[in-house]
Amino acid sequence: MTRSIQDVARLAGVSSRTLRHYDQIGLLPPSGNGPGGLRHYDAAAVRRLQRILLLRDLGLPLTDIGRVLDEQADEAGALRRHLDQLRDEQDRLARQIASVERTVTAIEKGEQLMAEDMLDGFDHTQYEQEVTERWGADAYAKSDAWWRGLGPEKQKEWQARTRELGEAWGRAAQSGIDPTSDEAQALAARHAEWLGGIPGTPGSERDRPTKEYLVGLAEMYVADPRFAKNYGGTEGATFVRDALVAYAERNL
Amino acid sequence: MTRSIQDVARLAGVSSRTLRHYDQIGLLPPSGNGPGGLRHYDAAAVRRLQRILLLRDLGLPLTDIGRVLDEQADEAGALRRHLDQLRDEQDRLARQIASVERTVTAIEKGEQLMAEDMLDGFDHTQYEQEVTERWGADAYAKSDAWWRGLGPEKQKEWQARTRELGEAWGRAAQSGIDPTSDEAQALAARHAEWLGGIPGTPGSERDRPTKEYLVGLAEMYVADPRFAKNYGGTEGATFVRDALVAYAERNL
DNA sequence: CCTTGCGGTTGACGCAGCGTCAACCTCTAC
DNA sequence: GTAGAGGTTGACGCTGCGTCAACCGCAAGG
Repeated sequence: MTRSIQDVARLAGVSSRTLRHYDQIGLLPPSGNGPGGLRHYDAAAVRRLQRILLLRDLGLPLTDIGRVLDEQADEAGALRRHLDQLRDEQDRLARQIASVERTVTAIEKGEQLMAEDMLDGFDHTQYEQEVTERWGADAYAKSDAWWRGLGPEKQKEWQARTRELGEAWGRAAQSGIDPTSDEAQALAARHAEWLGGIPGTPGSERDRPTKEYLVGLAEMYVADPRFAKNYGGTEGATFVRDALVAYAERNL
Repeated sequence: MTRSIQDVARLAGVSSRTLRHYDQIGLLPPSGNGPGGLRHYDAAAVRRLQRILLLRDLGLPLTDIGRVLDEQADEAGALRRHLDQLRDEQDRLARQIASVERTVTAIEKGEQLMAEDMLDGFDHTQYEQEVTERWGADAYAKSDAWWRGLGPEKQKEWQARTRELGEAWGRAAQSGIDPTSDEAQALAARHAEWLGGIPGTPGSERDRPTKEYLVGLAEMYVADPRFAKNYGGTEGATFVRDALVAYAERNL
């Protein structure tokens, strides 16, 4: 007994378009063709469709479904791999949600801060802009002339130092110590020194950055996710910022 | 001072293609055009780009970003709505993961079961759908009519009972007893009874949930962090799940 | 002067999984 | 004879770009 495309569609709860699509991509060819190209499906095809839909509902991509069904391939394995992807996705989502939540509260708090700033006549925006632009210039100087001038040996040293610094910050932030503690301040000093090593950093002639530059940069670590992630996300970056700001106020 | 497209791209860590795309969809027109149609970007454009990327990293669709930036529209509001979508997605994912996990274990437990499933794939699909959809319906029924209908007094009672149950689970999980032990099974019975108190629960006419529903719910406690935290994180939730599954197999 | 190379431009296809027309065919019932 | 149900094959649309392809302009080097 064979069925028409609409029959099968209703039976399985999908559209006939879907069935045609599956035919087109070779996932589910009809069991036969009637006059005028009419597709019809026998029981085997219907069973195949059931399996397809089962796997599809589990979120497996159609190409994977095809492989699993055609090559008698390891179904459980495919699902496990898929599960890993789903979990990764779940992770990503969770982090993103946290991120958005933080941003929302920051904005809502920030509106108050903004209002205050306006009253003070202090232009928050301009200050931010300056730092941003400065950073662009720095990246330029750094990557272009200076970096190449270092040579491979020194480049590796530099990279290692950078990585160490980031990891040290990460550990410090995790450990729950205070940003103004001696430990954290020592790290801040290292950070300032490290920055001073980059030509183009304002103040680097005197071997350490200017106060304004350091504070601006610190704020950016928090505000810009691409930096924040080097320091363990917003939380880590917040710690770094607090430590750097404290350091700048005291020593620069 | 204006920059070329490559400058800006490197500065912001995106491809020049992306910038052209943003121009094309009107999200970020360059500040000016040089000879030969060369795009160049001033500081304002760069700042706009920063904001775009920030929101993009939060997962906001480009069209929404455009609206927010152009119409000075309610940024926090947009993010909140986005947050709702993210949470829905998280829900979906959690359920899907639970589903895939069940399927994988089912497959690995025995090809026998699987063979049966294949022959009547309908059952499986329907069953799964039922659990998923039912749960949605439950949350609805629960929060809307029933809950309000209880009145403040009964509501407090209910909350207390819910909290007690959660705490009891927490203690049981901590104590290291076996999920199949009498103690744990007694808790599972309480849990089932508690569930039966929520109208809309499949099987609640008979004062306790159906087996399928309980098992599905139990899996979700593990898969969905928002549930898991009510039961002491993933570990606690795992304990709860194992106890509930054992209970369901024996008594429902 | 010619070539190379870099950096820029504008299309246009591709991906995943169909929804949604559009234009046309065929069979049956009235 | 004609309407209607059910079928067919394209082909575009959606998201956010990556990835050619084909072409242009300008500066340095042989």
